Amino acid sequence: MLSESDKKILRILQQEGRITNHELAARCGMSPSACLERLRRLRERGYILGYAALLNPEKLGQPLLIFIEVTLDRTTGDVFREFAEAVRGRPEIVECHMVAGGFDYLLKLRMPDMTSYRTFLTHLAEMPGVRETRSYPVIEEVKSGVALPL
Amino acid sequence: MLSESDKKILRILQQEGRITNHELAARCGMSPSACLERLRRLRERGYILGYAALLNPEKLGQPLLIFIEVTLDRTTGDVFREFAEAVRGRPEIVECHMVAGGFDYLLKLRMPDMTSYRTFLTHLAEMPGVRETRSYPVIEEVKSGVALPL
DNA sequence: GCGCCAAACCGAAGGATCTTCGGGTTCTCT
DNA sequence: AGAGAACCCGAAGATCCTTCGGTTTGGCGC
Repeated sequence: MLSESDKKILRILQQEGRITNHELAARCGMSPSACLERLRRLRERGYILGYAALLNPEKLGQPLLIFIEVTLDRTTGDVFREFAEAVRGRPEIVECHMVAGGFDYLLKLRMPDMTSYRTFLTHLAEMPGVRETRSYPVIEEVKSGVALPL
Repeated sequence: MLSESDKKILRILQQEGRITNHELAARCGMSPSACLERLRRLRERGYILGYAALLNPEKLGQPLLIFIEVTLDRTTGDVFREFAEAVRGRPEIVECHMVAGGFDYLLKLRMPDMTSYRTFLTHLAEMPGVRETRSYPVIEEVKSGVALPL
């Protein structure tokens, strides 16, 4: 289903998404045309979802990284849908995962400073169904990658 | 420090990292050469860290997304350094953040299935300084992006 | 062994793209 | 007004993409 050459291509593209096809082919030990054909099929079959530029949060005024655990009121079944909808409307929420365990949602945020974080907390408390939140500011990013193990 | 044109370029590149310079210039309403010059400076000044292909975790046999909170023994000061070092050696750990709050580290994992997760837990328990862990399997990914708000 | 087929590969070539360069425009400050 | 900086444009050679026909490789049945 996925040859060793394909994996090598994906591994390289995870690190250098804008590498030229020539360079990619050279590193994989094949011709550009063969490499391009593999690449085309990988994208067609859904292995590659897209490409993204990785920006520097600090340079762009978003140095604060914060995780927030959110617990909802379980009064109605629509609460989860409404909360998820509200999350999509807030760009500072980079990630939002519904989890099994002691709480309902785990949020990942990028923020300029503590003041804007304070304002966000009041907005969060007003979002539909929110009963309780616990915040965890990130002190040090030991590992922060988009790369999957292959 | 960062013009409106620059922001527009960054916004587009976050969504489509492999867009051609021609297309990018057209969408920003400028000539390809002007656009390329801005792009070059954005990269040079550290606003753009790099580019990455976004792969499909399910197609690549890593459908499980799990967060784990880790608490360490505070016996020695080296514990944090040793733990961070061990984390770097495990590719299934996609992210690792040292946080302030009720625990010490928050891990984000990609896993093939519950069996491999079970084996990982034993490895995790054997990592230096680990006292306690709490796992939160992700049921639904409401939002999972790399895009920063601009 | 032998022929057949599919899959993968290669190299060439036309078309598209990148990237540099010289020059023009706009704006500000003196 | 004049100088200079910052920004922009269009042209042109170099590079790259992408398609195409032909070749090799590796099964598979006869």
